[in-house]
Amino acid sequence: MGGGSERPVTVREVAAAASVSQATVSRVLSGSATVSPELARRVLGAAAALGYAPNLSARSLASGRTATVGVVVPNLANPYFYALIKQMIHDSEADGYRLLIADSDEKVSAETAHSEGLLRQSDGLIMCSPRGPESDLNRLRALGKPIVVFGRDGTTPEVSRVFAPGAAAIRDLVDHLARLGHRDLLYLRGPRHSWHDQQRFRAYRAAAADRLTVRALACGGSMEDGLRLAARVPETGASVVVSYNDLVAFGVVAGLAERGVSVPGDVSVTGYDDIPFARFLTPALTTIASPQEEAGAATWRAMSGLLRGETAGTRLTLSCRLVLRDSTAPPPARRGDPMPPAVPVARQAEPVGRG
Amino acid sequence: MGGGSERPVTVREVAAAASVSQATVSRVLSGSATVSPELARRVLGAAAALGYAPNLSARSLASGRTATVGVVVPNLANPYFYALIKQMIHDSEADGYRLLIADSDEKVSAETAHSEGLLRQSDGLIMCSPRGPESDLNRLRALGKPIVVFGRDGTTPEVSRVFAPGAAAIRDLVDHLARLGHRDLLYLRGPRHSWHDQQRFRAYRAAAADRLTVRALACGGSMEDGLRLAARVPETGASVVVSYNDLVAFGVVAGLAERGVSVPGDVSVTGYDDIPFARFLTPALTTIASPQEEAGAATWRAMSGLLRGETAGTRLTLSCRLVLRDSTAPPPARRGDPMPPAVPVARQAEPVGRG
DNA sequence: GTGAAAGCGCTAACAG
DNA sequence: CTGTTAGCGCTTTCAC
Repeated sequence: MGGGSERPVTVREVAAAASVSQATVSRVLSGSATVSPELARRVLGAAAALGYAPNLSARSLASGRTATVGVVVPNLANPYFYALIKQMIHDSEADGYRLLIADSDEKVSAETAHSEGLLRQSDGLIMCSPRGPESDLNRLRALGKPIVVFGRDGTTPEVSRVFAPGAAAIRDLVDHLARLGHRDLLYLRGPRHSWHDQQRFRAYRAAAADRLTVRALACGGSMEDGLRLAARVPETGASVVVSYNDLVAFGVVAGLAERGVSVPGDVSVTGYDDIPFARFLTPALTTIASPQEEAGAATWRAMSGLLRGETAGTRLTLSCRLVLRDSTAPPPARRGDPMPPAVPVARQAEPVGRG
Repeated sequence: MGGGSERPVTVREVAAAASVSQATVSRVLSGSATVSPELARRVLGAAAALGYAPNLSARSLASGRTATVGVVVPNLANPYFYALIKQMIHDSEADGYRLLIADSDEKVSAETAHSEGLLRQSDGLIMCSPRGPESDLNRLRALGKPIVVFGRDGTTPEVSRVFAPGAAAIRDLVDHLARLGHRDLLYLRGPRHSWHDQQRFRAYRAAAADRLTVRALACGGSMEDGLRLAARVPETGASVVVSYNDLVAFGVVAGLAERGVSVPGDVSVTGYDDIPFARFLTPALTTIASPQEEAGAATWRAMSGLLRGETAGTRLTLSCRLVLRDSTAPPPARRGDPMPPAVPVARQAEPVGRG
């Protein structure tokens, strides 16, 4: 039991043990080519007996394929992204691929650097919610390898896309808020350069139309950002804070509580994503569920298809849905307000008297 | 702009462009060997001009090193582990290594399979809170590559360890609970085969000594597990639920709330880890902070040292500390109980009068 | 200090 | 169907 390094078994040794050529061993092990059952059995037996395991570097060098796919995410600390990643790690494994994960920490420069480096040493690249300019994709595309972008639409040719437009769910949410009697909505904007943020902001404004006023404050995408911005919420006079994502909502709720502002009594708060923690917040967070596992599965499926030679440039959309919980309620009655709606709307929402 | 595949630039071409030999290019690029400044400049210039990037598979094959380290975690969905991983991804990158991450989903069989597969195709293996038998390490050790185990002590030679013993912090927590007047503690046990669980259970019992009775219920390590077990908490009559980790505590608090049990009014609840969400729970979670970034950094440092040839088998311990928040309070007064402590204790924990 | 040459372990034509 | 033969792109002795 000296723990010394056992020299790895090579195809050559397996070939010798099975009395066949290296090529035959390779064929059997790759599964692809046609080999007589008898030889296949012998090779498999020898390989098992010797404890053979292929050297992936050698295989890559010879074949030109790496059996590896790169993934770039803007922030690994967001449960939303690792739900996605967990699913992709799983599914890719089943297809015989490994994932190389890079975290750009919301920095465009890191994203650009990582994506090119990753793609060079892998068979394909999955970019999750990229923040960098769309033109980066053209440069990457020149490497001639499959690229899938999750969480951002765009027109770069040969790039497949998977994303979940939120406009419909956002309309549902705004309808819900309007019915509750809200008139002043505050949108807390997400990370700079986030496509999701732009889409959501636009969708909230469109949905609000002439029913609600929509203001926005630059915020970010983390709990700390939400916590920080909570200080500025009261002065806006908004009766509902619509957060870029759930993390921000967590911060806002906590920050508001610290200031003695009750949610949803004084201010309603909503999130986006429906991360697993959302329902455990107090009050349970009203949010928009973005299908994380499904998105991870669909994104990998897109990549897997490209890897098998399917035509690139497909666009797949998933759908989000409104999840009503307890962080939204009618606004507090204020001087000069018309009577609040008589009929309660929300899930748990108890009828409210008047002010 | 056709998006065709550019054939990668090789050392040979760089060598030709710089009018030197392949060997020289290799030497310059590897940094290590001694080359005249003049040639080095020429090589670097040519490499930059041609946009050269090394083929990692070829480099691995020739050198026997992969510049890759495998990491196995029991569950990627736990913020505790990805805080760890995020840190390790960062630090390893700075050292020129890539991390290959595998998620065993709490399954010992998957852990065993992944760890061997990973180690075979990388330069080292980091096992995070392994659940499998210690003897697995002996098998892995035979591959002669560095192994670092995070989150479990053990005696297998040549395996370096990093872990954070919780006994001291647990003693602080139990002291705190005893001073609050608690006498019946319920420990919700973690995942099967978890070393942390065994350590924590033992530490809670030791710390309780004759001051508190300690009961335990098999639970698990997820929010769902905690939610499920919440149903059985009231019938135990325990006044405080000490959870294996924060995730479980989240579930318990929510499950208790659903049943109209107030935390900490009726029952106190504590967690372990201090994941970023812990302070955002209502009531903010009293827990034991396990240093996640620090642990990730220390674990990578250990691996990095082994990779550079330092002696294996080191043991590094980090420390945990009690974080008092709002989920712990004196137990409710019950028939026949002595008078509850007169002075409320929470948050910053003041010494308490009598029991 | 630099170049020539020999592979690392595997796959993929190409013959047979 | 199976064996022979070349490399894949790089590092690394070994001479000079």
